[in-house]
Amino acid sequence: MSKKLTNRKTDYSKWYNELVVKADLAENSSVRGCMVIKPYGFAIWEKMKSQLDKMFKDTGHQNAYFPLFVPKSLFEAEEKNAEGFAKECAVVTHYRLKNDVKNPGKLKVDEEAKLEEELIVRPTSEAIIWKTYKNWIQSYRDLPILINQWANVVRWEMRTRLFLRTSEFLWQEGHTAHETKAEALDEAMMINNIYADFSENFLCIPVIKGSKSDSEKFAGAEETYCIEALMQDGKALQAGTSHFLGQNFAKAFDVQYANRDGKLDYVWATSWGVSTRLMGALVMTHGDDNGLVLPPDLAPYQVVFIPIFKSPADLEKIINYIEPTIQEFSKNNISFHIDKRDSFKPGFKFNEYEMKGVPIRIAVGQKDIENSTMEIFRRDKMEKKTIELGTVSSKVEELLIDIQKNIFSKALKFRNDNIRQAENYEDFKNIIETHGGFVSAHWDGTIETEDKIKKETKATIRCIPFEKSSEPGNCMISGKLSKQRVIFAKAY
RNA sequence: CGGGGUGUAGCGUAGCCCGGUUAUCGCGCCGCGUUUGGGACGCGGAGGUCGCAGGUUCGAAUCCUGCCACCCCGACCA
Repeated sequence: MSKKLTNRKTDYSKWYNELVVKADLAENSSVRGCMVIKPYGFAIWEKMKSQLDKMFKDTGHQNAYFPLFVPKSLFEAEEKNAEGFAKECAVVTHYRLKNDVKNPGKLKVDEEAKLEEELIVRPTSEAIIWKTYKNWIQSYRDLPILINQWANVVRWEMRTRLFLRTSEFLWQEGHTAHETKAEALDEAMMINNIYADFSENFLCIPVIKGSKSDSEKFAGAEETYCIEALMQDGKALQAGTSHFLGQNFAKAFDVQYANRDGKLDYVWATSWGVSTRLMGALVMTHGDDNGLVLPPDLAPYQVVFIPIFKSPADLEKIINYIEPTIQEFSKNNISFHIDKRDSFKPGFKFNEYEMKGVPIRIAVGQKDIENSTMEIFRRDKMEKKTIELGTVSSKVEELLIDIQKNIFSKALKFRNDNIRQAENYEDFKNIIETHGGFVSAHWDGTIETEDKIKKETKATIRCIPFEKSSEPGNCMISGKLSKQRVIFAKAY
């Protein structure tokens, strides 16, 4: 069991450093909180992408790409959405630089090249996409439109946090248009289920599915569904959201269609997204004191071979020895990496790949060649075994499945152990204070109560879970009737 | 933007309170040799505008003033 991570900044960065580093921008630059995703980290992101992409396409979605810049007039069209993001927008005001005569060799903004209308760097793409959809939709026969885009967005947060809240991040954003309210609601719910499925089965991160309270809803949404995960330090992380936008954007951008009765009506919309934040969730859910732990389905390579050799001739012998095994791996779609570097000792490499979270390590040396064996190590349990050469491939296949399962069930146990019920406000404060984690409690549904709790405990309503695990009761603050328990937590 | 803290080599740091030779140590890097089944060792070497600007002083990493950046805690948020 890994130690509690609260206040263990160094350990977080130790894990992160394998995947990302803080961007090293110019010294006096006021751009902060950007990250560089290293190749190893990006390989993980690409794996996530391809899996999600497949799930979207299997449900009828297509990819497209929309512009980075949003003219201000477009951006402000949907008022609530604009208001929600206004405080964190990067704004382009000029389009040209010129030589600074006072400082030779330096450039300055050419004031004559001021844009008539400012451009917003998209913090999300609803505006530009709905402006476009207007031209694409005339009749119910044009519906539904089911589009996703992989893009970067910029949100100029007052305070950034590496991985979880960077100024620029990569994500996918889906934007759909539908004929009926019910269809749009179904879409939003289906996507939320895809996110949950992906998170639990692929990333091995258990999540609670639910909807957001009014105050936590996406700006411009009627309903926000979400998946909420719990990190090892007891804080909650919103891992994905799916919004039912009603007809808000259709009205703001005047997107009407001729319905089956020949009458004009506004279309119904959804939007949904997950971001590189998921990588942060991955790290903070599974990491242990030895570094990252990656689910096999996600690992850039599932197996790393460490040949133990003294000379190039030894190495060659070992490479020949493992050749049949790696051929079987290729046949069985097991990805692997062979570390032939002679500048590091085996012990160093062992530690390095543990830090990187590679699920399985196979060490092969002279001893193994003599005995017809290989030494297999599984990262999640830190166990090693020497097994017979002929059984390696089937054993690895078996192990990969078992590791995937084990990582999930370990995270699930932790999550479930950290959902506690509070019967009254005293209990509640006590749990939040001493344990953290999720707290399941009754709430009267008012924003006043929610605010009071937030102010006094820093805990917020993470979601109103779909799975109603409780009978109606009374709000722990006001005593008013509550239909079901909701999930509170301190969140990232 | 409010409260607190920090800035010394690629990274992590000592020195600062109490000013005084050539700025400390570890990791990493380069060269040579020996090593290689759990983070190797020896010898040699390179690398510094002590965040920036100004001031005090015979003398400043150290004291003073201003600025900048970063980190943590709030407000904001995927």
